[in-house]
Amino acid sequence: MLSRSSVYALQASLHLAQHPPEAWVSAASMAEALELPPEYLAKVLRRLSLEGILDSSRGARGGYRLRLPPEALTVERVVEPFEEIEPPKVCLLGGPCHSDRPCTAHLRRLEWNEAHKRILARTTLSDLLLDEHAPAEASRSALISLDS
Amino acid sequence: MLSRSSVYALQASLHLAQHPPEAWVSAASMAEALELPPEYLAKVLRRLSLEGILDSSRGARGGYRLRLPPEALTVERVVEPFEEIEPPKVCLLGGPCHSDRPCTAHLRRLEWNEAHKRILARTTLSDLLLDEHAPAEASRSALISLDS
DNA sequence: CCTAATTCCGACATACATGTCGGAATTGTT
DNA sequence: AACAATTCCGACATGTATGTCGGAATTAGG
Repeated sequence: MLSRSSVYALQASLHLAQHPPEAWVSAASMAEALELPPEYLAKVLRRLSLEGILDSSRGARGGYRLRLPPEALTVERVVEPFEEIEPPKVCLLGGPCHSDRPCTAHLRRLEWNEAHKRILARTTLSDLLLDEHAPAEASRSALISLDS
Repeated sequence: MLSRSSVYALQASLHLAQHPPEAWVSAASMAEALELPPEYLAKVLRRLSLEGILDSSRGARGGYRLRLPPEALTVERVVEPFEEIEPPKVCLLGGPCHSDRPCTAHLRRLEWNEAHKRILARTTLSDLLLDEHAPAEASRSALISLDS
């Protein structure tokens, strides 16, 4: 499950993706439009800016905008500053199980994380903004292509 | 990402799965073997017992054991008491997007959760206890079969 | 019957994510 | 030059997951 900060980051990025590429959008107006806590969203936006995902402009008429076009920005990239990156080190079993020779339980756990990451890495912001009631095929292919 | 409580629950369940089906194993000995905080693990075990996943026996020589054999117990079942169940209600976009007519972003988000749940629902404890260095094929098939 | 081992239960402590606040620094507009 | 809008920054408040503690209830074994 994505953290709340991650979801806020996604919502804000999608909001920006629906604006002209050059336009600056203020944190306050985004919080208003998305009905999110303004101060907290501001924190999230600042973080995204530091990570190089957003550009920021201070002063009047300033705000934020995407640094890359929505087709080039994956969900993983938007979300990763707010998620734990470190893969689990300890084995699910008690025994001595090192990363070079992982047990089955260990392997499966890494796979769960990888699978999840891969879904997010394959989805761009523009994917999420496709016309509503899009064909259900899209989802199937996304899932099937997990293992490549 | 699974919560820490979920991982503890998995570790304990796998530990129990490696014991004879009738044997009682105390919380203290599990904490010792798995090197987990004993009092907190006790809480997790009590919860699993309340959920009907473990049987418990009070008093001397008591402890916990699996209520079902490892082949019949999925990871999802073990983990679900410690994870948020409610699917996300609000849409990632600001607009009016109801569950009966979800937008693409909404759909995809539900799919991510479903995909993750499905992986955990298809994996049993005995799957995780297969011989180490098992063939890598297993993982491929597990991922491919996500969408059925 | 007594004792030791154990689950059970609730209260409290700590860490971290989330949320709020007040102000400093910057910049377009007048 | 003054003003207003904005990002930036750090401090604080709150909530929830995690961790710790002390004891009550139960039960096997002597």
